[in-house]
Amino acid sequence: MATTKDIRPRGRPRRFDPNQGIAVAQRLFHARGYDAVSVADLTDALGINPPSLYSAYGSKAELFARTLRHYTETQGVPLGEILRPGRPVAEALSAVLEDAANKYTAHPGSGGCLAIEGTRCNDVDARNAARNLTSAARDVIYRFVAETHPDLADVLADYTVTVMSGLSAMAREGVGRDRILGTASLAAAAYRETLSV
Amino acid sequence: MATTKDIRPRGRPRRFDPNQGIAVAQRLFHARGYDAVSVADLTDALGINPPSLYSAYGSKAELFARTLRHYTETQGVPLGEILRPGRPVAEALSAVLEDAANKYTAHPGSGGCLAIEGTRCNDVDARNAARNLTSAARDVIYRFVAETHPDLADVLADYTVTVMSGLSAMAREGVGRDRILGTASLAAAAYRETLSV
DNA sequence: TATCTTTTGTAGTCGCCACTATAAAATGCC
DNA sequence: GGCATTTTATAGTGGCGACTACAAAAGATA
Repeated sequence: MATTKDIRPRGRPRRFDPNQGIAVAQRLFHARGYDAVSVADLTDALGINPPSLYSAYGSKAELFARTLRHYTETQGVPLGEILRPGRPVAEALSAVLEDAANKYTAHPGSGGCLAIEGTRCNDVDARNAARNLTSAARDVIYRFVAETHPDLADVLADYTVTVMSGLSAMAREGVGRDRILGTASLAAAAYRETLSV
Repeated sequence: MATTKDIRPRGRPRRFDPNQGIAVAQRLFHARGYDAVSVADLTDALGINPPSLYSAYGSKAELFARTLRHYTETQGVPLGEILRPGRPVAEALSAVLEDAANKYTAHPGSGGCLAIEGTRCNDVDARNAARNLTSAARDVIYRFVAETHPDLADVLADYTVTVMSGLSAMAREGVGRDRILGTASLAAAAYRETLSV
């Protein structure tokens, strides 16, 4: 079979695959956080030299932005699937928290949500990239709730984002999956109490 | 009146009051976070030179630890007062969240809890100082709940700490007091649902 | 006034940070 | 083989981080 990969470009061939590099960078960023990962850490882990990293990704912050995109597409909470229009709100939002609890504790060394944790870093560009994703997530939750409960959409979206942020923080502090799942389950009680007719 | 302040020590007198310095440092740390405040920022704000800061506080991390102590004593959520033994658990924990929502949005430029936010910084000593305080807070909540509901103490303490962490994050992101208070109020619904007979 | 003590201001230290200038190496194309 | 193109590796850059060596200054004590 003749894939596009077989069409070699003209110059000297790359010694590393930029797409695989994103997976490696994701592990580092997720385990230590954006600020605590240096460009030297990244180039060491990738087995390349700084100029290769900059020619492939542009900057550390741009690499982080691409890492975030890959993360939300492959490992983030699939809000679009969970929040299907028509699904009971309390049930759907509870499922979001439960999935978050599972995802945030999926990998041993790196707890929490890469995007949520990224909003607290000290680099403007990296922080904005993370904020864009978390605010997009809030919008999805808001619109889902607004379909059936317009007056509650804001407070329910705020509450859900707040709990997710808290769960991410707990996971990052090393709290185990059972306790995080228990917390998510208890948090879901607020949905039932608020949405009960 | 002859206060202890009138007894001058022997050497050259200090040009600044280390106690007032802690208040100045607190404003900086709270507004920008530990990592984003440099020693140069601190010495500029205090109107002193680096050697004076180091002779007075030892290090940046020790100054932060003293700042944290002062913060929890004067501006933190007074768990000891709110969680009086015998007070209904749902009511008491709701009051904790409401007080946190108010405190975290008290100062315009600096949102969130200094201790909670401090647990995410990249300096080991500063982070541990912050962690000691947040884990002590969890212990107080746990013991209060355990008096009347031993089986629920762990999950209620986890949930309360999780929500407080989330509220702090929202405040730090610039969300206004009304929304944060609304979120705290909604979070309290989980207490009622869980503790209702 | 001379001495002792403590803090001050000047002027650095060294290390790590993100990032880059430059030229050689490795390919395709003609 | 020779040329164009692209990535590579070497070896840096300047800037900012926490922190400090040192001597002068400012007071109490004798």
